[in-house]
Amino acid sequence: MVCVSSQQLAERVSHVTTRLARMLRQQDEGELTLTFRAALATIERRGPLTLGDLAAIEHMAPPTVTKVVTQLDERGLIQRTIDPDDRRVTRVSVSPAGAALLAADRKRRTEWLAGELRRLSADERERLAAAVEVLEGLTSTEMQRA
Amino acid sequence: MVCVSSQQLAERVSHVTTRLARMLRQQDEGELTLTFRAALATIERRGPLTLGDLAAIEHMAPPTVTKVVTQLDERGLIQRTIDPDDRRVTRVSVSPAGAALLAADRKRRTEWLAGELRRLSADERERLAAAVEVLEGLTSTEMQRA
DNA sequence: TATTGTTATACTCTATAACTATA
DNA sequence: TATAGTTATAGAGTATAACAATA
Repeated sequence: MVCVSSQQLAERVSHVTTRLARMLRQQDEGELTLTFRAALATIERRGPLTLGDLAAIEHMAPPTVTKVVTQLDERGLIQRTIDPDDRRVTRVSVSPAGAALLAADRKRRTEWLAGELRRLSADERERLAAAVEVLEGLTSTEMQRA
Repeated sequence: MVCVSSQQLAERVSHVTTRLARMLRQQDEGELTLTFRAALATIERRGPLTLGDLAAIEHMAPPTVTKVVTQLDERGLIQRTIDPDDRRVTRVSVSPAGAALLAADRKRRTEWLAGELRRLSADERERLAAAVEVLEGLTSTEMQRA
């Protein structure tokens, strides 16, 4: 195995991430954009979450979270509740409609990428899966595991 | 090793890519944004390129390429030449200033991610490097190799 | 008529600064 | 005064549609 410089690896990760994100947005045929889907998936998996929690997990600025959550709410995909003990705090969780959409969208959404992945060898897929775990760790926060 | 479904893997790749791209843009301290840096790096590595070539390699729509190239040119980072045999065609290559900026920017730019990667084990870095190659293949086009 | 690239336009994603409501 | 979230605003990134220039 080649000796991997963190510097060079970082550049390649950065470049391929930029390009892949662009391609994923282009291919996007689902009901939800990448950003909304990521937020909703996190709310489903980790909810109920305060908006601050969601901001920390997804590494979004608070106003971005406000916007995303407002739109998800308008579409009936989440439920919002105000904490009775601290009325500044809002918690969100996925609604039945949101869970249904997420499930339905799952197929359509990743159709292109899943198709590409199917053309890889099993070995390549495993390498990718191993690396995805590394990246997931990198994009995690302490808060997230709490 | 776990059996990896392409469907599930695609979802995880998609989510982590979205989030990582957001984080990279936030951390971005360099002179060039992610998009400009990716385009300039490709021009350096593969140039001279026609704008159509660049569009194909980076999976950008033609108007996006026009905008990026115009700005890179205004900053003196690339050279543009019109093909004398077919005056519709423009070719771009990196200028000395562009190459210099790319080299200088390289450090600053990926500082955050490189730092994170340094905290990984050598094994994790190698897994990541292996996967980056897979992803690079996925985001390549036939044209690119020609 | 087909191809290369550009212009006009608009939408998504995202942030920073200033604010409101609550504690 | 400090914190959770919102509003106002702006900029980056990107695409589609219509166009111009050249072949």
